[in-house]
Amino acid sequence: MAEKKISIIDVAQKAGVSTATVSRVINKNGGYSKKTEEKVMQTIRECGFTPNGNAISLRTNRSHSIGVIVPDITNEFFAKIVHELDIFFLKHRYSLLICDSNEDYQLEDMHIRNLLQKNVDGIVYISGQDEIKNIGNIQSVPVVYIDRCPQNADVLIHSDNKAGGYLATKELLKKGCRKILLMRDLRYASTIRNRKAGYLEALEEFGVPYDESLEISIFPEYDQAKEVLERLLKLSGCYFDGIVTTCDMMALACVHVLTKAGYRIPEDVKVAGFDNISLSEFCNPPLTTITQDTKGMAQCAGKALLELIRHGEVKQKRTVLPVSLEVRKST
Amino acid sequence: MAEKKISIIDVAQKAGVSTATVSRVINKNGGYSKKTEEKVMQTIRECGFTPNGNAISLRTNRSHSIGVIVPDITNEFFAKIVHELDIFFLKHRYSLLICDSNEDYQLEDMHIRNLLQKNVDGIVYISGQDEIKNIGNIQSVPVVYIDRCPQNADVLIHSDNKAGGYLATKELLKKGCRKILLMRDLRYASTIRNRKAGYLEALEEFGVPYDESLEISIFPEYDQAKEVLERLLKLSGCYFDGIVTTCDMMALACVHVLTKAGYRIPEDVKVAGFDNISLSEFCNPPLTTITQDTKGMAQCAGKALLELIRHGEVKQKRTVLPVSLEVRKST
DNA sequence: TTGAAAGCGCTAACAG
DNA sequence: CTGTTAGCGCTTTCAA
Repeated sequence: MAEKKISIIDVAQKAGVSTATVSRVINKNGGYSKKTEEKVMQTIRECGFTPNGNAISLRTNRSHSIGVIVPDITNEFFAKIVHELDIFFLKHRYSLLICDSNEDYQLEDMHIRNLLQKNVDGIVYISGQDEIKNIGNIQSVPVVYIDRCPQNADVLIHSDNKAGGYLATKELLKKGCRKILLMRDLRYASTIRNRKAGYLEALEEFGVPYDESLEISIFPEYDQAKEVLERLLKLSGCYFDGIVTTCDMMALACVHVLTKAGYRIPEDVKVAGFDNISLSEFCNPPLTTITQDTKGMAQCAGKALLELIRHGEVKQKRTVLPVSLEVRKST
Repeated sequence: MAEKKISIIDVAQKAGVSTATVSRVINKNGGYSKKTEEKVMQTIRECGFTPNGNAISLRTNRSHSIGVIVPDITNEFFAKIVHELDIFFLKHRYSLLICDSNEDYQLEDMHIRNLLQKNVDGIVYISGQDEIKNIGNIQSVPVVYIDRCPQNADVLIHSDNKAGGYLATKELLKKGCRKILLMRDLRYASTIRNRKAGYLEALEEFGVPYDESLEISIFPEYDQAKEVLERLLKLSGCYFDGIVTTCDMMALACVHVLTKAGYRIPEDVKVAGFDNISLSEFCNPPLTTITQDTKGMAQCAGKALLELIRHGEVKQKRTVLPVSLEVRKST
């Protein structure tokens, strides 16, 4: 397991050239004869030489690796982004250091420190936080933010959340709903704010006044949503004819609670989710929801980060990707 | 964005000591006075010094990073493992280089090469392949395999797949099924082989002879399963009273096809899946399925790899984790 | 077209 | 308890 690694020096000796020449050949820097090139490549193959990335990084001050911070890789939405990032950056010969912050700000900080120490060339930051506190730490490295929008972010990729909220709400309005519950993530994240803005816009367009009692803010989990809606039904009955949520799991919980309570979906109440996780396609009834372009986001982020790394700046600081409405049986 | 990085030399100068002393303090190697320690720590804090990981790695020949190869991070089962690995290794101050092979063997190879060049201290290998072809490449690095079992693997963590197949099948048998369709992944992976073995064992225990026409092998995707079962129903009718599958998505497809064709689940046909993805809990009816202990697998893998890294060998080369049956409404 | 040699930032003998 | 110093493996001037 532990034969000593062969280095560029060994290769140089075997090929009867200098290390400089080997280096030139490896990096295709030119300045060597066809004959030397072949000889060097041959010996490299023969002895199965792999350059030492750490030495290269130390010398060139570029690590060819990218840090990625995700709140929770288990969340399909984030997993998809990471998946696409991986494919994108492999193509450009970068490795990904993926850090799952587990929705914990302290872990997020630890991870950042770690990445900095590892000399990452850039960071894709999908933060759980709405504001980055210790942003000072990462000011020396190019960063592209996805989804969440910290105040002090420079380059930012996110979905058109307002359009998402608008489309979902409008779908319900068009189908006759007039009392639409907005079940939203209680966190005051920019994404959620914008989805609510879309909700309001749609209401206004249909001349439906905003009713404060129709907005409930909860922690975005199935169990939370279930509990809250059950209590609501018991207390006030079904005083709404539609529900718009800021994530699919909430919507799913609503469907289940309502169905169990004897309401029919979509006849009595129509429900729309957000994110189009695969669950929403396969539950019963399948959920109407908003699709975010995860692949597009990942690719934009990748391109922007590469640009930032290579040129120190990026033309388009803020990219907003369109969303689309997926109409299924719940509306 | 690009102020020059400060190094251990700068710290040493400012603190009025040698770099060796700074190094000692940083690494808590002892051999310095309380007073020096404080002085050094103070200056480190003052100038916000972060050690250069590449230099450390080059010098010590340990990178403090672990490579993780996953077939598809988008798959909840793998995502969970990665999530737990991340938490585990962060605790031990290792970073994770996560490589999504996208179920592509060539990418897998590229990733391996990449990891080797990055000098990872170890690799957690969740392979898409049943055999590693280019295993020669990674013989110089400690590797722990999860799930799939390549012939030449040394250290291996996996679920008790046979028990899984057994439990699922037995559940159907106990509830009266006698003609149980085995819908399996067509790939001849060890995991699948073992699940089938469990299926056979349960049949035998109940004195039900194995019927070849009740086994169908397909590519493990929703659409595939759907198509195949639809054709089967049209051709031969519903000649079975239960279905055991090797993954939840197949089971889900079966439920949908059967329901649409007018069969009732579980009255007419009982269906069991495998993996307990969250979908299976929230679809309709919720699926009976087999839960794998992803957290346990990740932790075992982490511990084994650490052991391998630290001592060059591991006591328990093969760890089999128990699975459990989750009975829901589909059986 | 090539080689010699200086370092990148750090650790670990060794010497004091 | 502390400092000096020799590299780790590579790239990159500079000189030939």
